Parts: sequence; structure tokens; C-alpha cells
Amino acid sequence: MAGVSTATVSRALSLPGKVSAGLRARIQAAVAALQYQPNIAARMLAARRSWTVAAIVPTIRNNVSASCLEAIQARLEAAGYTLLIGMTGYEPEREYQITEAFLARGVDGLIYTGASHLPATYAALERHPVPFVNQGVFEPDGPYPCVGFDNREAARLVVQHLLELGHRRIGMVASIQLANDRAAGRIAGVVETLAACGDPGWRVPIVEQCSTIDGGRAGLGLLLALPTPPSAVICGNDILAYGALFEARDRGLRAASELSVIGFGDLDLSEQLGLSTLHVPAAEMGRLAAEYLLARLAGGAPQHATRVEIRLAARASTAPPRALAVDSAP
Amino acid sequence: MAGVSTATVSRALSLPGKVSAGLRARIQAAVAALQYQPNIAARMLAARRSWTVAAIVPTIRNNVSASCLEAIQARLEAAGYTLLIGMTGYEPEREYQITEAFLARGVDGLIYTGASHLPATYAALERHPVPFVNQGVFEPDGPYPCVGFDNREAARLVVQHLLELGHRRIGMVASIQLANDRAAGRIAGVVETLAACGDPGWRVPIVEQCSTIDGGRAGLGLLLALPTPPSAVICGNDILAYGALFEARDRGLRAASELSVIGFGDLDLSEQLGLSTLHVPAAEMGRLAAEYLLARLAGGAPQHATRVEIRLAARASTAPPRALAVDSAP
DNA sequence: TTGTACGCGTTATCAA
DNA sequence: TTGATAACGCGTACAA
Repeated sequence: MAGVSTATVSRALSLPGKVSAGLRARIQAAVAALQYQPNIAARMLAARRSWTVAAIVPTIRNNVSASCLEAIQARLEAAGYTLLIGMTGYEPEREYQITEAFLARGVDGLIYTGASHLPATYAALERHPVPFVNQGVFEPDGPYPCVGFDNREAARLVVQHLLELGHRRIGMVASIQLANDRAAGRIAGVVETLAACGDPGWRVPIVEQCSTIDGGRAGLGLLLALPTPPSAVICGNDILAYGALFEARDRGLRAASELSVIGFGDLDLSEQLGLSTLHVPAAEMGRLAAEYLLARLAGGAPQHATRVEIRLAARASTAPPRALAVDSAP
Repeated sequence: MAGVSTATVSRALSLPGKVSAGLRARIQAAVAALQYQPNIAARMLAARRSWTVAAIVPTIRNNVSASCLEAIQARLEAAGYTLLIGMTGYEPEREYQITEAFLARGVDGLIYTGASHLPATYAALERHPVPFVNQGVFEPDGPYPCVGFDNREAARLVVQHLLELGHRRIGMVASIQLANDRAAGRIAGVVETLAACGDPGWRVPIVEQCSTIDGGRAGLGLLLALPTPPSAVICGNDILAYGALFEARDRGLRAASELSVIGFGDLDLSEQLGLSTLHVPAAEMGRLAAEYLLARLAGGAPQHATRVEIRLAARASTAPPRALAVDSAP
């Protein structure tokens, strides 16, 4: 219709700079008139690119993942890419299978959560080399690109908050650290910091639980059953913290003054529930992860490791322990 | 390697029944040995199918959407399909754009939430005819296939629960009903039922708010500012109900006895918060929607409209109004 | 049941 | 800058 070859049309659409202004206008007019849409399958086949990126997350059932995915999606779409979402349910084997499936579908890039993946997963990535980035972790000295924060350091902020309030008997309800480096990093951070700055006579009780409300309830139950229960409990994430909060409430414990609880992640409801927690900029991590990939896909060499700012959100669920509390009105 | 033509390999992989057992075995051995993976782009191009289905939801930031998507994904994957997720942010225009984008990518089917879509969206679906199903609504007489429940009827259950408790002054914090037939259906159900069974002298106050915690807070604030505030508030979904609950708490209202609140959806936290709500089987709806599409894609003619069971989850946030309450201890 | 050969709609190479 | 043409890797009539 524009009186030009298909090659020129292809160029006009993909590399507008390589075609003269006059032709470009004629082609665009024809494209509009015919409602022409390039066939994506043919484009994938010929160009060996799919304009597709996959994000693989443990779950989409919390606002942190959701915000992150929304941000990734927004950034990707702006660049003409489509997002594929994979859900592992925290199972490394599934993560591997999903990786294979996405690679077979010809994704141009991948975004993971955390950096601990099965050797088979990393092997697949090497056999079928596409750029990828680990989101939610910061390991500048590690071999893989990442966008996130240091979970050990984050845990240290949490511990310090409790120490400053006067807590000495601190326990932890962690999420399962097997195959979850973020969970492991948080545990390590708590242990290290307490070993350095805590009461030498206190052996930190740590229980691992699934990241559910019931996991949090059960975890708190175990800690409270100890001969000397902790006066403050650090939770591996906000969901566990909610569970701990509800369990404490149901046991008639006065929040904060009798038991301090602190979480990790800062979900939407945490502020409403008065949960002290470590705030994580999920959307920003998502956006930056997407931008890393886009830069790589454009042939660039972006920064290997990008760090995002975290901060402690101190709220009502943490307070000085009873012995120190000023509110000792009769 | 198997000593057969590419056509036979293609058949052995796609229609195993049409190839002899001996050859099939040889081909499968070769496939395993070579780690052969069909090129999806070429397959899409030649077969004019993408083995991809898209689900378009308003948001993934709540457990109802998330459960639904997980179920869709699980069912689809079992059938060899890949799921694409689109997020509209409750904007019909965005829904249309996403539809066009997915259609251009050659999706084989679509799953929508609700049945009210832009004319342009339905037009696109006609220009590029692929099967689709509206999830979360039940309209057996409507023109489009659906899987879900009748939102008016659901609202009736909610109203009846409150009436049975003795409430007569009932108000509602609804989500924005513009371009949201589920929200509109719930409002209509409340109005109708109250018109039929409620106090004739009571004009039901209804405020529409965005589906956020703050929306719920603001909505309750408006209702409580009325000359005669309601004794019970129906919320268009659980998020709004959480907001109402928190607002009531912050205003020092005793839950239930001074103000009953009831929600819609039954998110994970609702049980913990003691929120009465209408329970929706999100995962089942997702699975059934996926199955409808798979049946259509397999050439079948599944049931036009499928209904799922809903039930009222009565919990602590609803109780008889104060005047009738037995707990009138001094 | 199996093989031959063409077509799917682009992109990319090369020559003009 | 533009055009002709050869891949790209599979599905599928049709013939054997």
C-alpha cells in the first residue's frame, strides 16, 4: 500500500532512524489505515527475541511481591516488553522447572527473588544465556547481578531498635531458611548482632516457621513455652509478625508492654496494626531490577549491584520491656 | 538422529497417537539425548496458536485475586499453557489497551474479572475472535460466558444477616461502581433487599470509596457524620471493611456492640480480625474459569454459565445493635 | 503409518 | 537509503 518493500516497512517500524522521513510518513499512514500489527511469532522467529521478560517470585500473596511486580510490569511495558510471572511457592525445584519453561518460551531476561538458586537453575541459565538479576538481595562481591539490600544489615537495625528500647531477652520467629538466603541472612544478622551487642548470658531462641499467620502463631507459642520466654520477638516477615500479634492478643498479653513484636517488610496493614517493622521499598526494587535488565537488553553494562534504602518503622508493637516501662501505673 | 522425517517428529510430539509405537520410542529417545526443545516461536507461527492464555484482573494486591490467579496458573500449566497476567488498576481504558496488547501477542484465550468491559474491548474480541470468560459474576442469561456468583444475591445474604441480628439502620461503604459491575451488583442487592425487608422509614446511606484502607476509613467517617448514623455498615469488600474497622477502633467505638461491620471476599486476615464477611471461593472460580477456556480450546462447548457456592462467615464484627444487645451490663 | 514440500510473517544480509 | 531474497523452525496438506 505504501509502495515499498516489506524490508523497508520492517525497518521503518523497528529502526525508524534508518529510513527517510518521507517514506516513514507514508508507511505510518498505511499502518494506521490497515490497522497493521506485526505478527509477534514471526518477529520472534526471525529476530530471535521475544520482547518478553519473566519475574519469578515465591508467591504473589503479599503486598511486597505485588508492589514489586506492579513496578516491574510498569517499567517493562513502557519499554515495549511483556512480563511473565512465575510462582515457586518457595520450592527451589519448582523454580528450576519454571526457569526451564520460561527459557523454552524464549524469554529475553529473568528477574529472581533472592540469590540462592539450584545449581540446575544456574546451569540452565548458562546453557541458554540470557541476562538475569536477583532482586531483594545486595551482594556487591557476589558473582550475580542484584538489586536490593543486605538482609544481615537490615536484621541488625531491627536488633538495635530492640536493644535501645532496653530488651535483653530477644527471640526470633524466622521463615524457613532452607533455600532462602534472605531468611538465612536475617537470622544470621540477628545472631551476629546479638552476639556482639546483646547479653552474653542469653542464648537467642530461634524457631523457623512457614510464612503464614498460623506459622507466626505457632512460632510465638514455642517461644513463650520456654522456661525464660523472650520479652521481644523478631519475625522474619510481616505475615509471621501478624500471626505473633494475634497469638499474643488471644493469650491476653498486652501488646508491647508485655511482649514486643517486630516484623520485616512493612505490608499495607502493618501501619494500621501498629506493627513495628523494617520498611522495604518493594516498588523501587522492582523498577530498578527491570531497568537493569532493560539496560542489558539494550546492550549496556549497568551497575552489577544496586542498593536500595531501608529504614526501621517504629510503631506501637515495640516498647520498653515491662521492668523498664514507665507506664507502671497500678 | 532417529532416522525419520521432521514431520514424523512433529507428529510424535504433538499427536502421539498418530505415530507407531516403535518410532515414537526412537524419537523420544533422540529427544531426550539431544535435549531437543521445540522452538515456540516457530510453533506459534506455523500452528497459529500460542499456547498462552491471559488473565486480566484489576489488581493483584489482595488474596482473592492472588488465589484466583494461582489456581488459574496451576490448571493452565497442567494443560501445557502459559499464563499472562494483566493489571488494570480498575481502569476500563487500561483493560482495553491490555486486551489489544495480549491479542497482538496471539493469546489463545482470555479471562476477565467481571462482565462490564468497554465496547472497544468487546469489539477487539470480535475482530480477533478468541474464547474468553468473565470470572466473578454469574449471568446465565447474559451473552457472555461466566464463572462466579450473583453479586446481588450475595449482597442479599449479607443484608439478611444484619436484619436477623436486629439491625434496622444499615449503611454501606461501597467500592466505585462506575465500570465495575460487581460493585454495582452488590449495591443493587443491598438496596433491593432493604427496600423489600428493611425499615421503610430508613433511607440507606451509601458512599462510594476507592478500595483501600483509607477509603474504608473515609467512608465510615462520612456515615458516622450523618444525623442518624447507621448501627451496621456493609462494606463492598474486605479492604474497605478493614479500613472501617480501624477507623471505628480509632474513634473509640466498641466493635460490634456499638457498630457492626461486615465485608465481602473473606481475605486471609479477615478471620483473624474477626471480620464477618461473605466468603468467596476464589481459587475455585479461577480453576473453573481456566477449565472453561481449556475446554473451548480443545474444541468443546462447555457450560455457558457456571455458579460457585458462596456463604456468609459470621464472626465477631457483627452483633445485635446496642438497644437489643444482652450484654448491657453496667 | 510415514515422507515431501510448502507456507507461516518477520528480520537480516547483501547488492544496488 | 532501498529492494530482493534467504533464512528462522515448525505444522500440515497431500502424496506415497
